[in-house]
Amino acid sequence: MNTEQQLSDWLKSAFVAACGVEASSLSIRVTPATDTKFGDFQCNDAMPLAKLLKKPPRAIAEAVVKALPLPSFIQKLEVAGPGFINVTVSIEWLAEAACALAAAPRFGIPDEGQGKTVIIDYSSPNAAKAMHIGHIRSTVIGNALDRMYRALGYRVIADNHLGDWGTQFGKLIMGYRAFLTDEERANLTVELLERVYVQSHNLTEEDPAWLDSCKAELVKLQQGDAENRAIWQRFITISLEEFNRIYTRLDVSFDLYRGESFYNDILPETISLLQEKGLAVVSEGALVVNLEADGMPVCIVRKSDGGFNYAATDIATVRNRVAEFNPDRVVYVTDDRQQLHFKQFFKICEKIGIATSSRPGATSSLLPSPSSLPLLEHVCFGLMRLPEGTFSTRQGNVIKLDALLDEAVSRALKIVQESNPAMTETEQRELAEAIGLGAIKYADLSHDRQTLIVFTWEKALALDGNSGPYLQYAYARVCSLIDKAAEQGANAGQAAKLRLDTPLEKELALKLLQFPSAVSRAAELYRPNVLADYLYSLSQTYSSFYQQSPVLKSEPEIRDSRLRLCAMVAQALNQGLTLLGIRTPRRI
RNA sequence: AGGCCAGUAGCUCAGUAGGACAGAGCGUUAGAUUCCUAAUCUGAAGGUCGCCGGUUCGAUCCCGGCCUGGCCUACCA
Repeated sequence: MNTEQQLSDWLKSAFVAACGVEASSLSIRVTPATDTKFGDFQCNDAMPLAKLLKKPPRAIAEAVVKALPLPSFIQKLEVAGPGFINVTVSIEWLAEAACALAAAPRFGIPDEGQGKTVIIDYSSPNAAKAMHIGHIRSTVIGNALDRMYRALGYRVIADNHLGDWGTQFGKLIMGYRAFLTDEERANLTVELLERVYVQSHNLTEEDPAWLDSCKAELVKLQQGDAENRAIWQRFITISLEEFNRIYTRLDVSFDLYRGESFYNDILPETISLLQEKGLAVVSEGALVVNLEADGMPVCIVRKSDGGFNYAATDIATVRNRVAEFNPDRVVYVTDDRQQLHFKQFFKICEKIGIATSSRPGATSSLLPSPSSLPLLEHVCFGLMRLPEGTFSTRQGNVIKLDALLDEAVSRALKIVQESNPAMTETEQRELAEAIGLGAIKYADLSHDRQTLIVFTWEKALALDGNSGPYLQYAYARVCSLIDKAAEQGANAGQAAKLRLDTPLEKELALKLLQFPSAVSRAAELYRPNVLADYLYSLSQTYSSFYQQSPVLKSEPEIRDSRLRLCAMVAQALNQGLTLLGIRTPRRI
């Protein structure tokens, strides 16, 4: 049983008894106290009620406090200020609740997604180009959502919607034939493809004949020309190999890799559907859906040259996903420049009756969907940029993802070597990998996703303060303690009675109780930083506790109690960091 | 021009059911290691929460207006 829920329920009955209102008309919420000096929990609902009942808020709060005899789990109930109700719970109950949580599966993460399906569309790099640091956010945020939704019991389908079918392939095919040696073609890499693309693209700008050839090759590809198709397939295979190497390194995996090309065959019928429904009309040679009545510009679904664009592909993709997986939600993790595009094609999907989308301004997507149609959600994030401006291939200031990861790992390695000279080199490298990548991921996940990130090496690779390694370090210290206790034969197991004698022990227990709601809130709001913030705060409290409270050197009863508390912290940190995709080495 | 997002400490950022003195990290500064990992901990300094109005018992938060920055606005994705 959720502890805050238990307190809310009881307080609600007290409100009913005190005010004589119907329980169903009351919404009573208990939250963790904003300051430990007020107590453990607080309820602010007497104040809004004052207006309805036309009574002073403080009088209401006082009546509530006196309405019912205190249950055993509440030690003290006080009114403060204009009408805050401060709750102090009994230590025994708190200890019991913490122990129950630790014994629960997945540290109490609710099974709220049972029977529901969510498709998460994330990462989605363009084929034939190396991944750069612009791809890190979608990949890391999407993967964290993926992990959290799975933990909440959802059936998750992680789909990597690769950009594998654009106009760039005509240029690539021409470039591939013209600018590569036989040997290079035999040992094709993404790097070579990138070079060829730039060369070919530049040539299109000076030589119209070249541009025409590129277009012709693209048409041949799209019409299924065997040779072009084979070349294209090679581009894709090589790109995927490269992407997968990075994904493996990042502990990211997908259920599906369905690029745009996957939907190519159903584009014509999708467009026909729009025409049949009278939604698509010809304008300036292109086929467009008029969205003026919805406050948006027209959306082109077929170009004037007859080609299909991304709107067409995205609509077709939704149709396919709905038909094949019957999802409750489809979540797109992309940068916020694409907001208009998503609003447009979401609206079109609504008009053809295959999906709904949350209304702009809706406070929460948690409200049950009014229909049984899948809910489309655009989880957008702020673009990453350099202090001097955006990344651009033309300016040549893109930072390859590999370079970023390597730099992070090498910085971590330096510190690892200093502090763990006894480790083998292999162990050091493995540890540096975990720490370096943890730093990168945490730097991203701990920010609100809408924040525009200005990239600097210093920030992205911070190893102390509010950083990934700080959390990993806290976890390693708990583990070290537990392992030492085991060596000494101390009882770190479930048998010890959990005492919460000091303020920090109590604070730790209270924080632990917040773990499940941190996870479900982070998932519901599509905001991993909610979980990251929680874990940081838990680590901070633990670090203070660790500094001032001896464990192994305390007398057995206290030692065992503290060990048990430490084991719970370890459990929560391990679970939480894993949900963020951050590794948890037992030793640092 | 219209739309979206943002403006919180010197710097980088948390703070979404409106609540008690606005929080971290970095940096600055004073301390802590005979003791379980100092990638740590404890303290100090540092704020008209962009500006003006409104709603409210109460606004960083909600509403309106303005200023500043970024992005988007028909055939790239």
